[in-house]
Amino acid sequence: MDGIEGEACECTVIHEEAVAAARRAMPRDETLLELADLFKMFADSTRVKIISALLHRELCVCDIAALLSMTKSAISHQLRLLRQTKLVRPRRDGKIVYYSLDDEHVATILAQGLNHVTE
Amino acid sequence: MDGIEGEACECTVIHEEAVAAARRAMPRDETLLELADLFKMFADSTRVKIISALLHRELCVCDIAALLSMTKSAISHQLRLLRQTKLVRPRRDGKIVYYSLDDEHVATILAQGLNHVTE
DNA sequence: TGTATGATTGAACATATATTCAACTGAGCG
DNA sequence: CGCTCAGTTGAATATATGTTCAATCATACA
Repeated sequence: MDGIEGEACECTVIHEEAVAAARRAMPRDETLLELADLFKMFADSTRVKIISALLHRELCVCDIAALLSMTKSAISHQLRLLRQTKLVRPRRDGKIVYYSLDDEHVATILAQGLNHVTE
Repeated sequence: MDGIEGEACECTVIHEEAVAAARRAMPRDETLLELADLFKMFADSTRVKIISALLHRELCVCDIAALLSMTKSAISHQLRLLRQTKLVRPRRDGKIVYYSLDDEHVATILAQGLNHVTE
């Protein structure tokens, strides 16, 4: 009686039970959106390098730019995204802004990915 | 004497030691590229939903399409990406192709992300 | 106050990527 | 064979995203 909500698939669904079970087990849609947004921060090589560089110690924007051979502007744009997602945290000392990882989970997530890549 | 290779930053590098140390500690560039590519697979809501749906049991393309209210074509395109990255694995049974997670790390990475989002 | 420098920002541009649409493949079945 | 249906694929389109460039902000210092 129920049918599959939001019918956008013209095919005969083969396993309604499995689909219903999967739907029940899945996190809320909003949660999965946030999850994708989180992983987006790790999905760019520049940002991954920044995060990787900040694993051990804080660095200023100039340092990161020199390390990655990129302009301060490009780095700053990426740092803004990482800041907005609460992955890095700025600390101002005079003219210099130091960045460090804001969350212990960040290192964990990166490590899990590295573990998979270099398995 | 060394200087920062690939000078693209016009600023005076403040902490050469820190930069040098960070460079030594960082994984190879190629590894970080692969890492970003891996996270890219988790960085789209459709793919995250697919992975999330496959956590508990295998599903056919039709099932996933119905579950997400999307066309088979769109799902198939995403499954191709997930296949190429070795995150899901197809199993053909007659006309139907069932997909399941190909790697135990996939669930771990997703869980870590969820842990951070729903903290 | 005026200058210099680290850092940020907005707009523009180039590129990457997700979905749609139509054509096609492959397997089952009459 | 000829038909049907699950699934795939390529081209096209729309959108998202990363970097550049120029302008600006913020702080130190003469």
